[in-house]
Amino acid sequence: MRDFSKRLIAWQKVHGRHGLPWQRSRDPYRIWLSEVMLQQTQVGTVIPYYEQFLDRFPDLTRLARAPLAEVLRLWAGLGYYSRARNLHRAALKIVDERRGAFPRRRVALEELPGVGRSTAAAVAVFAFGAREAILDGNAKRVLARHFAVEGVPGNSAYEAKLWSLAESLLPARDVPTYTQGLMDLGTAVCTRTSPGCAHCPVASSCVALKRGCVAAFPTPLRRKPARVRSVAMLLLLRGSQILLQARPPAGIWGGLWSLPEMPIGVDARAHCAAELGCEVGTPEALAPLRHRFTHFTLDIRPYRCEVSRVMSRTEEPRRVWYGLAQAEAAGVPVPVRKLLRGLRRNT
DNA sequence: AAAACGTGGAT
DNA sequence: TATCCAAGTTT
Repeated sequence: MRDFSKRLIAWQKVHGRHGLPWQRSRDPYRIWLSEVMLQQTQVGTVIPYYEQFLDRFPDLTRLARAPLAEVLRLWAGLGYYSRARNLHRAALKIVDERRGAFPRRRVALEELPGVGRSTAAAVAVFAFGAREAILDGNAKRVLARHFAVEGVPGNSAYEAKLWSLAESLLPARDVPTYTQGLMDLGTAVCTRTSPGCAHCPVASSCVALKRGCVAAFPTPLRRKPARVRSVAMLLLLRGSQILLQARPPAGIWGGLWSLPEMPIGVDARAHCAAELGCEVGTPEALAPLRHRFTHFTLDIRPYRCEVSRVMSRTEEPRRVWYGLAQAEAAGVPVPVRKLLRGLRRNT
């Protein structure tokens, strides 16, 4: 099936994307950063984050030297924050254990936290010209259709079949162009809904198209109905300042600044006194906020409380009073940013 | 193997 | 508005 890669490479040269920010460089640091940001995230969403991140951390050393909180601040809003935590850990690892020498081989790249097989392959290909196969969502969809690979995403036999196909299709040369072509074809032509088979460079050999069942690939993922979790969030105001609470280092929004939380039904004044060391006036219930994650829905009940007295000086390094603008810029999850913005508009 | 992990684009 | 899921990895 040499024709597949040949036609894809020719198509990529003419119709593929060539001006993306991370395509201007072969700096492994920049390629790596882009690949991590692009995990489960669309190109258009990534670009502004990518530019700002590189402005702040132009190279590996600057990233490794920075405090994690600063890295998370630049990542805030992009989601999947373990990516930022792992990125920072990996930078430290490369600087400390390899004297700053970036791993070049796919298997060595896979040793970095947050770098799996596909990301390692992409970095090896784009930064070092290696001959390795990626298997991202685009590649999976293109290959599943073209070769009519039956199976359920996530099933290990199915994934193994696709990996094996991806390996076997690799051309002898022009691997970077081929790899980019696979992703660009998936993004622009072999799309999830209404694929443009009429403009596809490999349509003549596409098994699904021949069988008239392109839309059947890949099998849609069956998701369980999203659980709903409710939580109260406290907007404690002391003059123009608001109390932020750091999230635990792992789990949802791990390491980000957020608002103090409280189970639904608990008395806010009692909670503030007992847990936060603050005496507050009558709590004002604000409009609830529904935030949908992939795996659950968070029902947020915000309460605005004016602090009349700070009672205890409990040493709590994970809490801080910030001005509203400063708080928004500190690196908070999206729904918290919305609450802070709403508060700023009304004060 | 299955679930956790965010947010926004597309339809 | 509701649903699916995107340049996946980790546990």
